[in-house]
Amino acid sequence: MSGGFAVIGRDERSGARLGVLRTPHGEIQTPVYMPVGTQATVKAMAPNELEELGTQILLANTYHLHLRPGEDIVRDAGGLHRFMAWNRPILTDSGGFQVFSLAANRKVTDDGVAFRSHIDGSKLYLTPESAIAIENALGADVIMAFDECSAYPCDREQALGAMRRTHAWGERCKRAHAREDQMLFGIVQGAFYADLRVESAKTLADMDFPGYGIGGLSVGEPKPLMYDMLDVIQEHMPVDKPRYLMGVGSPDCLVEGVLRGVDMFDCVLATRTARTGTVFTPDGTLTVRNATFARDYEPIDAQCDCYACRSFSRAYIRHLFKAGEILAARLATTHNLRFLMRLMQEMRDAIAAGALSAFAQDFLARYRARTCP
RNA sequence: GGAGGGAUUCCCGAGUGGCUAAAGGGAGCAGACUGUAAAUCUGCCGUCGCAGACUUCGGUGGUUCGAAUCCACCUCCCUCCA
Repeated sequence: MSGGFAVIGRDERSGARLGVLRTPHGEIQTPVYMPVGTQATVKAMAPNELEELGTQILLANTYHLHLRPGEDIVRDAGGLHRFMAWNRPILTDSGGFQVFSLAANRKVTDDGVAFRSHIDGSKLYLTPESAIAIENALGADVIMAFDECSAYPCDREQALGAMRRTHAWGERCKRAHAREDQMLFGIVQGAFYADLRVESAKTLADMDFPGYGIGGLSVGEPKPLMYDMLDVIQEHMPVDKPRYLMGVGSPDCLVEGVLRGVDMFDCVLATRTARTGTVFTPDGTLTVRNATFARDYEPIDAQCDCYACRSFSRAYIRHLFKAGEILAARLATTHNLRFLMRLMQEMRDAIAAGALSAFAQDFLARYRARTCP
């Protein structure tokens, strides 16, 4: 049995749900935020630290791990969990996002995608079948179908083509999938065309996947447009299956997503911006590397219980950034991830307590007021 | 005492008559970052400003239509010889 999903609570005033996703490596309480460890590592963090932060599940990436070190090495190491010493659940993305992010180096056909390796320029051909074979070899608990993530803006013809390929590829992924202990999620596309989004959600629902990714969002569009798309598809998504909003993870977007019935999120924003000197606070983002904090001896976020906030001042962390010290990236990443873990926990608690609306309203008002210097 | 070499915008450092407010680094300041080609990338970086103007290349004085660049003297620094 590959596990399953159960909705255990609902918010009456929004689409928010409380759920549990069971996997061979343990249960995941949803809504959940998943840190991204593209190359089988969350940059700057060791697995024991991720555990301390309350990380329930991590992401890894098919395209990147195929190129380096190669799925055979991971499989022979005993699978991804053992290879990276992470015993909790893992989800692998299929390479569909690289169709978007590495658009300059690839060519899409109905059969698959021909990439030029970003590392050495060598050829790499990904199809639904080969992507699934790689994901089967890697051995994550949840694997994503190979899709075509379209860009923004995107004309209707392109959006339609990407959506139809994604649907056809979803079927092929199902047929190719060879492991009972991995859940294969389909992915909704349709760019920013409401009717295409609805069509995609319905088509995917009919294919009966154990879970659904919502892809092609947060690719540069205004946030309200992304929220519109979530609103549009909400009633067409299977109620009893997890919904995973792919690539979304700013604090405000997490709240807006949960309100619209999203159960899972992943995002590099927390870890990437941390490494470049930006941290989350309840009052908006704060560029801790900036000169204003040179003599600020307060923690990044006085309410935060993470190691960085319990131990160090903004002045010290700014100093580490200015000095180019590795610890800067580690501490900022620690904080940003913990901030999102706590936010998700608070939302789960609020849903359970029937108080999500108030929580969301308060959080968003304060976060968007951006009173941080 | 003698012989050489050198002083450039915060720092290092190019530049030897006009195309130079002055290459390139660094530092500094700011911005961006949403299924990670990212410990990355972009912009600003003499002063005031829209154009444009003004003040800069150790100091003073010259040569020249024009000088960071040529000449004289001065100041300071470095190397070598006594």
